Amino acid sequence: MEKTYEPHAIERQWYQTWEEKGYFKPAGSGTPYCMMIPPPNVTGSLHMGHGFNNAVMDTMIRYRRMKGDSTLWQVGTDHAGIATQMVVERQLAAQGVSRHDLGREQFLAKVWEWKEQSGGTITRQIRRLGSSVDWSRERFTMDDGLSTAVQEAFVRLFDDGLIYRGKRLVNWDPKLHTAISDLEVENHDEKGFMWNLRYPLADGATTADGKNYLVVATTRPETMLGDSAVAVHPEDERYQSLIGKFIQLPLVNRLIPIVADDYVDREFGTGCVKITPAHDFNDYEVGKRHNLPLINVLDKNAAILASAQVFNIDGSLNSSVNSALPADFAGLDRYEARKQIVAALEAAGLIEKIDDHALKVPRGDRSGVVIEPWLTDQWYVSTKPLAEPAIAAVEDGRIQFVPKQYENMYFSWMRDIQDWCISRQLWWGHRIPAWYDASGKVYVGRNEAEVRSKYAIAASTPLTQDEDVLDTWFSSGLWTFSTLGWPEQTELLKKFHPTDLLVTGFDIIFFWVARMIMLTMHLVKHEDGTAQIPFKTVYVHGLVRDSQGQKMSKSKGNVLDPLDIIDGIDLETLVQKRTTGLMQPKDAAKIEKQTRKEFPEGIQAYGTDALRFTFCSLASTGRDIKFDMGRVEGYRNFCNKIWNATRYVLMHCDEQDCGQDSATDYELSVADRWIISKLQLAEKNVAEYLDSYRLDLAAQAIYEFVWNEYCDWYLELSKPVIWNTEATAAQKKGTRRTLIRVLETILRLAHPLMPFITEEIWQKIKPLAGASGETIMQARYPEAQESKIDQQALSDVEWLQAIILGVRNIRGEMNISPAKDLPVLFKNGSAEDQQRLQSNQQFLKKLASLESITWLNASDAEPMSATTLVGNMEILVPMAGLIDKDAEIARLSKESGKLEMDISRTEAKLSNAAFVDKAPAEVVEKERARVAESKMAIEKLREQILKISAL
RNA sequence: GGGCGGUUAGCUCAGUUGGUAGAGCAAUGCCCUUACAAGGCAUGGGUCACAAGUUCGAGUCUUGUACCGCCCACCA
Repeated sequence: MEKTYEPHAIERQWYQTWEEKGYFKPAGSGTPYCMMIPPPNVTGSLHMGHGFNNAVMDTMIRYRRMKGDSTLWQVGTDHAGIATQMVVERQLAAQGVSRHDLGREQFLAKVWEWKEQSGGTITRQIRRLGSSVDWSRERFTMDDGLSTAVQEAFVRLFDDGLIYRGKRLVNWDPKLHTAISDLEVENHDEKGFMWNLRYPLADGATTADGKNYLVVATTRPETMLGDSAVAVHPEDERYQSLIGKFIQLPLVNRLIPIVADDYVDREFGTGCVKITPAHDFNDYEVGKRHNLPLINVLDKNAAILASAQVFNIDGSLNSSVNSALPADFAGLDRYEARKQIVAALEAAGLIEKIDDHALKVPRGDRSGVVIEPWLTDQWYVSTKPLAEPAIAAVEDGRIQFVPKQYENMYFSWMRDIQDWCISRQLWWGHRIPAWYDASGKVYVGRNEAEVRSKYAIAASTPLTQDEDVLDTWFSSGLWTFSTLGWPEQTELLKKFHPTDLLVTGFDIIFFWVARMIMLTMHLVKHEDGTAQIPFKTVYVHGLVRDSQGQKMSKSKGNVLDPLDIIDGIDLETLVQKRTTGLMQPKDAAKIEKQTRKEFPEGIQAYGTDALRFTFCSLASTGRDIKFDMGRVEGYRNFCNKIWNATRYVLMHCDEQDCGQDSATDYELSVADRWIISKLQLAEKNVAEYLDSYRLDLAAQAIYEFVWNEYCDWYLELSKPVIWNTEATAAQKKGTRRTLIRVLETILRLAHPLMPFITEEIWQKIKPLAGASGETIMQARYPEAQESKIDQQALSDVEWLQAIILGVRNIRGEMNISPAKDLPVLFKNGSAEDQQRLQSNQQFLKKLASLESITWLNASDAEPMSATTLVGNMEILVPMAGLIDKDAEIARLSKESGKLEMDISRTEAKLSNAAFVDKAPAEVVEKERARVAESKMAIEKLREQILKISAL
């Protein structure tokens, strides 16, 4: 084996082998266990979030697979409607072409082309992460099977009255020209203004204080063109007499009523609110209550129309309202219109004042432009009836969130859920299976032929299919069962659905998790007709942030590519990568500077295993994680440690008899029995942590066992046996057997977290360890056996460690070269100490670098020594005039100082009658024993201090 | 406005049913000792954000405060 662990040399071929041999496919007759990958955007590329998500999922699926479950990790990609369409449109725009220039069919061909071209990137990257997904079952949300499922779901929901079409106010994205759902709107604080406008009263009416106008406040003055009322609070005394009277709407010169509605907050502003039902969600509600017309003054670009489109509340056209708009503003963009309308009002003396005002501005999460509430015809899912069972499933624990606190988030959203707008005015996506006749009547069916037969429509009657496509999340919502063949009752569906575990970020709980639960429970039933849930457990993880805690984003230039951590990247390439394709090219200089500062040497190649282990170790309770390159380096070193431990083990075991399974001709040392005992404890802990989704603790337990117990202690303790010319063949065989078998178990224990290095080494050592099988992936996961825990060995080695630590401490503090073997004396030990000393000489000598061990009787004279205590036994390191008096006194004083502190604290406790009375007897007893022990020790230290001082 | 989470060693984080605070990294000292310098051995470092309460005993339970972060919400 190479002297140093080289991830590249070992990661390349294993994945290919695993995939080719079909190890990722469900196998065996074990308990079915299924996970669904959150389908990444087909044209996307891997980011740290994927890396984290995949590390967690692959660890869980490999664990279950090794436990003997029949596992399926379903893989696939998402067509990501808006995102993908935007990318292709941007490419076309660079050539000066719009999608409308191409037409629907040609444009879609372009998108498919782009998908074919870039679609392999993310899947190749997922392979590099080592994810053991079943590629033979890879699906795409737009492939035939899934498209069928989408149609089927739509039709069934429609037939069940859970999908409807209606003219309503929606979140309209004026850049993308599509409706979007509430969730796709981000509300952030921005600075703006509050315009206070004077609205003249009609018919000579006046306010209580004699004014002939009302003052209304607005952050969006341009919408005044669509006002259809002014509202006041019904109990507001100031305006009682005006309710039912009219306003002469400025610029438009339309009469609008003054209505009373308790939506109005009397305390805010003047207590008068302009009502624009066609351009504000609240006003829409007020408008419904007062049967106000909806006056739509904007077109799909959010520019002012030449004449308003006036609708009744049900969306039907209303001709009783004057639809003329002031010609001056026709065609103006909403912000330009705002300026000009304000100017016009100003000129007319109708601006009372303009205040600075902070407000929430709704922006599209994709386009970034301000969303316009706009009146259009859209398709909706009626969510309330779907939410009810979906809430119940989490309440009664059929579905569990890990960590549990996310259930609150889920509940609060689900209990106040709004209908889901699922139609998008895009081309890339699942076309809505609805057809219209010439009169606009809508028919829903799986295809045109079905629609014709279902609704008895003659072949001669022309039907046109709805132009719109479905929200991407509608198809993602079917993911757990559409991928398994639904609506067919496939064997796979029966076997693996409901799935077991979903691993996902908290940011898509609403977008995806909640909708999957709702759609699945309505569409998929058990044989007895009860609803199926999509999954039993939802493991929710946080965002991966940079080392400063900042969200990673291209524009901040702090993005890390998981593959760059795996393969390494030099500084220049990294800088280039981070500074090209920026939205704001001026940020480049700053990003470059910051990158050069953080990665002066670029990034080393740490390998997949180190990266995965890092993700696992950071995967604590659902919080965001700050990604720290230092951790990766530490775990790369951990890989190296395993690598070198293997070299040591092979050095002594290769081509040697390491004891076959059936062999009995070997003898286990106390160290062998100790490490085997410790291994059982580690196995127990790791399994518990994996079962409770605490991958951080599992990673820590593995690290701790491998490095601190196996390498630091056991490998050292094996040397006195292996190297001892006097040791018997049985003893050597026992130690060889233990070395190799514990190592082999470590590999299986760690394999789910670090698949490559464990497979590589396992293949090398399996024959020696008595293991068989083609791959570690199919080896059994270690299970702790209580019977192998040897309490005597545990306490014996603990005792050994205490002595070795004591001597090393003296060596360190007294500045004695580690190369110098020391003669050591023992005194005041018990019979057990003496017996232990007798049988463990070889360990002590080797690990503490001792020249000799001498047992002193109480009466024996002792040479001047540095001393330390193990229990009551004194360990003396003779200093033969070399002793640094002050240093030794200082060392001993420090020791006794610690003890004194401890004694005074414990005694204080024991002198408290309440403690002695009320605390459990065993706790009190423990404290008493502690005091007694400390007192003995302190006494000895004092004697020693006196002795040294007297020199 | 409502809800959730966080505050523990210089940094990043653990801390299981309340019983004298742990890890990794960083720091310091000594070592290229025949698995590993991507290493070994040793050492230092914390009034667990603050306050009150419950308790014999609180990092851990209760209440409140401060600061940080996130989610949701209709104040024009």
